[in-house]
Amino acid sequence: MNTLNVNKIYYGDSLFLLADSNVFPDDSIDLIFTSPPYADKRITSYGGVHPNKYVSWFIPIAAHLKRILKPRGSFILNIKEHPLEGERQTYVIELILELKKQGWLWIEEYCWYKKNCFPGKWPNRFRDAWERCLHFTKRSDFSMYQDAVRVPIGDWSTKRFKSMSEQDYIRYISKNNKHMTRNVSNWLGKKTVNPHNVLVFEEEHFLYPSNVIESATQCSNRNHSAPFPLELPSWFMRLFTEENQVVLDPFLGSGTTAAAAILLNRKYIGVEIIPEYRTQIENCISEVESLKNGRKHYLIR
Amino acid sequence: MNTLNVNKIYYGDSLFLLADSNVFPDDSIDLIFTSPPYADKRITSYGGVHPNKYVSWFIPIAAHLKRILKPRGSFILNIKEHPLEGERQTYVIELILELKKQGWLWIEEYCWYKKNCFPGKWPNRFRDAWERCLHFTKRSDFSMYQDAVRVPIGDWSTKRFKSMSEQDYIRYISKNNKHMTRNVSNWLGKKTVNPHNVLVFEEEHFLYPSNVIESATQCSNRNHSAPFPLELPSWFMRLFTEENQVVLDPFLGSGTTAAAAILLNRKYIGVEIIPEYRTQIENCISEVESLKNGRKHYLIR
DNA sequence: GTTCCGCATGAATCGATAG
DNA sequence: ACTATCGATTCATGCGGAA
Repeated sequence: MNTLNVNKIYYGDSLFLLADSNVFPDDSIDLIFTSPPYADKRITSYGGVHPNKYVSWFIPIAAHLKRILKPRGSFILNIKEHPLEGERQTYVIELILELKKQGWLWIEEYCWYKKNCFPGKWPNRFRDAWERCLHFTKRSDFSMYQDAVRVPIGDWSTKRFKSMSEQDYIRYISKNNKHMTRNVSNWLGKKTVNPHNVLVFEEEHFLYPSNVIESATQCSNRNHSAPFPLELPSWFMRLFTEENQVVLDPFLGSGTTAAAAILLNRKYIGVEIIPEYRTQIENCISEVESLKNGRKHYLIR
Repeated sequence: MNTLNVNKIYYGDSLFLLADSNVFPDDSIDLIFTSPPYADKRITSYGGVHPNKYVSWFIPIAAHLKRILKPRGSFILNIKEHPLEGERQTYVIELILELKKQGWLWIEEYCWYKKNCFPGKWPNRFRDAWERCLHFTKRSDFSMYQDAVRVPIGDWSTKRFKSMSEQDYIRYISKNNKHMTRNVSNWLGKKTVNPHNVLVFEEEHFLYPSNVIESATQCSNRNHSAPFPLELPSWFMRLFTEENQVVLDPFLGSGTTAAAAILLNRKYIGVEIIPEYRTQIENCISEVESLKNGRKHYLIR
């Protein structure tokens, strides 16, 4: 029977693994979130793909993704083209056009604004502080759970104390920023507004208690070329899936997408081609799972 | 003689006006900053261009721009594609590819993060809170004056007001603007920050003293619909030009680019096709000029 | 002189309705 | 069927007036 095995990591090439309709049946995935390896002029031994071949490398994989994604599901592609010889490369915007030719709808381009981006100084450009989160779907009536990502009204930094009770304020100050044990439902119940398409994760401990965040960022930062914080996949999971639905990351890397799915009570499926990541992924998942099951924690939804 | 007339507005079609090499000599413009009319499904009578024809409409104009831009000059294109039938349109990314074919170098894509974007709620998308500022050049060794945008308000206060005491300055501002006292004291304590490629104009009164900015925003915001604030062209003018250099806006609109050039001691040239804007533009320019010439004021660079 | 509250409004988007 | 118009929805910000 074509049944989807969830909470499982496959080690191999997405191009071949996702082709197996016995393992990945049609219309079975609720959300695909991934941050694929960036194009790189250097040798392709470490998962890098040559810029000139990036589109032709990605499109056959995207065909599989389109097959296995549910009709109302979403595909989020987190990517940013690097500069090459002083210019921004064009493979990402070419990929958008090709994905549309493949039948995908290009719904939106979210901007992930990384306020504390990698430092650096060059004569012809500033630091790159944002990445694209491209949203593709199969149908225009895709599923979207907007209420799950509503944010407190107005400027968070200036107004949150106003909406907090006196007791919460005192408790917050006394904690000295290191432990946000205050229950998030305190401010969640206050007036909230819809977000917009620029994602800024001001507070590192926005969604999760500090112990979860610390071990998750630790396991996602080590030895990985393109780490992203837990908040990024979490935000899209809350927006495009409900609990117990299935999230796929065909380029899992160090396992951040799986960790986010666990913490949000979603099912995960990951594919990773580089075998050296295996230990990292397994450590990350077991650590997050034990944290989730063993200790008191606060989660939104 | 092929001499460039500066501080002049031309009323007509950029496609034809910019073709005249007697009026616009080769290699004569230091910076082109513009926010062209967005593609619109509606009738093209009011400056709108059909999405399907946007690229073919823009490219011939861009050829003129490439001719008249100085070799080390920059071309900043502020644009954002609207949704159409639930999808983001692709004419902007197609335009990037075509401009590269025309010989432009696509150096960077700056993200202008508009915190106060237009409200709204829809089942398939959130509010659009960012626009693209695409940076094109003719050569990879273009001019860039990074120090001009790296100098924050802290240096501003010490350099420009060393003869004035802090209290004198606060008193001066307070005399002209009853709401500004608190903000000014906040600026004086600010540290320097390194710029990156996401533009956020948090402080409305960052560049100009309160009297200038108030009238300028009046000119560009109150009476007409302001496509962008003064800060946006100002930022790129400081980054890519020096004083007395020439800035061209081939789609001037209500005149914001010209106003910014005046306030920053740059020369402006504007082209606007819609004659109804003439009065607005002339009022805006004369108002800003009289403010600059008639009163004591303080400007960065 | 300062803070707070109320109100107007702006490069918007979707879906329904009318022609 | 296709196009044009209209109503409902939504929020950060600046401004004026009042306490």
